Amino acid sequence: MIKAERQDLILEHLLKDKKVLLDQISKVLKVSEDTVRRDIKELSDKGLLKAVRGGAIQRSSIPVHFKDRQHIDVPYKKIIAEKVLEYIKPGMVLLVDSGTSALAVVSNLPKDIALTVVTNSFPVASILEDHEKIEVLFIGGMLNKVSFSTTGYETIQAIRNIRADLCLLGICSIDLNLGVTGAEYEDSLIKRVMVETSKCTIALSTSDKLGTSDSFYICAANSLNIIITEADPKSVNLSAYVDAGIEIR
Amino acid sequence: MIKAERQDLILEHLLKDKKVLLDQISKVLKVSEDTVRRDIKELSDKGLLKAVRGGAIQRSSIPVHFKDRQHIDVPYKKIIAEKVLEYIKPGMVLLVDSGTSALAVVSNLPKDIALTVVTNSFPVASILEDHEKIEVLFIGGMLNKVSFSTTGYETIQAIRNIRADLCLLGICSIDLNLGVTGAEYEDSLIKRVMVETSKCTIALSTSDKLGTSDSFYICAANSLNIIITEADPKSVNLSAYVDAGIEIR
DNA sequence: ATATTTGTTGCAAATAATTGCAAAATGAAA
DNA sequence: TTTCATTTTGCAATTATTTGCAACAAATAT
Repeated sequence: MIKAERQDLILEHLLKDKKVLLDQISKVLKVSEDTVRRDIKELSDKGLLKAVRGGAIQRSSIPVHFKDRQHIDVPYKKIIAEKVLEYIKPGMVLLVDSGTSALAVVSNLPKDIALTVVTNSFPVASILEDHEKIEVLFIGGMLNKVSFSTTGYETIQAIRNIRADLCLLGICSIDLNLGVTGAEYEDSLIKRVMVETSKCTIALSTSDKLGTSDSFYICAANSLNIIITEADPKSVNLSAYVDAGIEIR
Repeated sequence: MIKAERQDLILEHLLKDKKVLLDQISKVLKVSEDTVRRDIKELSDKGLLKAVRGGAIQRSSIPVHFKDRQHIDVPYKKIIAEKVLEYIKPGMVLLVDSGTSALAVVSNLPKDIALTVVTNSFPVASILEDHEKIEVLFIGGMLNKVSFSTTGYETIQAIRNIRADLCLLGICSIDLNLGVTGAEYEDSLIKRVMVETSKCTIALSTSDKLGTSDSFYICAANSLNIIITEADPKSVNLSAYVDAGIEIR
């Protein structure tokens, strides 16, 4: 039995019983409790269930739809998420966009950090349900029922009223000459305003997106303060970015 | 039995009976009274109930968690929901508040009706995921993690920019002289603005709430256009309301 | 005022989570 | 296939949480 299969069974069991007990399920799956515990931890990180002492229960809030979070845990996103954490200090106001990379960062936030998170993404907001010290300011607007985030005039106007300490910009293409670009028009508009109004912007990218471009302009490359990729900044040659005044991690 | 499960049961019991007694529930759950006491303390800290000597009672109106609301479909809500449908015509702009009654109405909407729904409630928005012809305008603001709805300055300002055809006002107390009142301050503020800016307001109430009052003023009784209750309008004497120009259903 | 019930606090036993580690399994490259 | 590196898994020691109990305090009832 492989790990993914086991985790599917845990979720299945959860659907039926509304709860999973470590000792029971470990016997069913014929693995140690430690292993199940680790599985539950992983699933919990993805937001697919809620780990509690002795097992797991269903996540309360928002419907199944968001379970596209499957993709969150792609290893490189975890790496990126951890690098970002160094920049997040208690008391900050974070502006978080609606991509899965930003979601990965948010789901890796420590449980007890005090922050204000501003976002237009239902998944981001709902994952913060149990972070008691995080205040969530949700940005309204027209609801996109696929990404479960808001867009449009209202959203942009609302963001203009925010001056965040840190903006987490989900993956987009970055080119020194062509600037930061995105594949979706509405989303790019919003990202643009987010960058404009934030004191500091961290782009969450992958190294293969560097030097590429997409259809919709977001901002100049040097509007970014920091670019975080999954790669070791020493191993790839990114000196051109550093020369442009962008910190690379 | 897991702690989380136990606490869920306490809340469930509370929903049915309006109260929980330490000695009773501790026998049902097969734990000591001390443990239940501690559970109630925790739930009380989260604002999910009110601890009293000997047990716990429901916290005035609000926050029943989304999770719990979904499963408990009190029949009268269904009756009310169906009565409301007669007033909802294609093309309308609906302003929907964050109460459970309004949620019940929304979940009874036909799949293919074309509407614009404006709401500050996550559950309302997410229930409309599959209604392809319903546009959802979500009202931003500070997120209340218990009711999963937004409140505060931003929310109120955003509502001021809407002029809905129909406002669905969740259950609150209604008295001809004292007006419409609510038990939660923030929630009442929002309801007030909703009524002010809408062309027509339907109050979703239960007959026992008529003639009662709560702490926070929302609007004058005759600001309501229609009151819908679970009861047959002929069976109860509501002529005073009709005389005041309010339609009763 | 006294008796009875309920709450509080501190404590110890039981239970669960975390961490570090080594063995086993898996996968990729030679 | 074999080898090497990585991941996964189980185990043990440590740490943390939960729970029931008992002694005492506070509130309520008689």
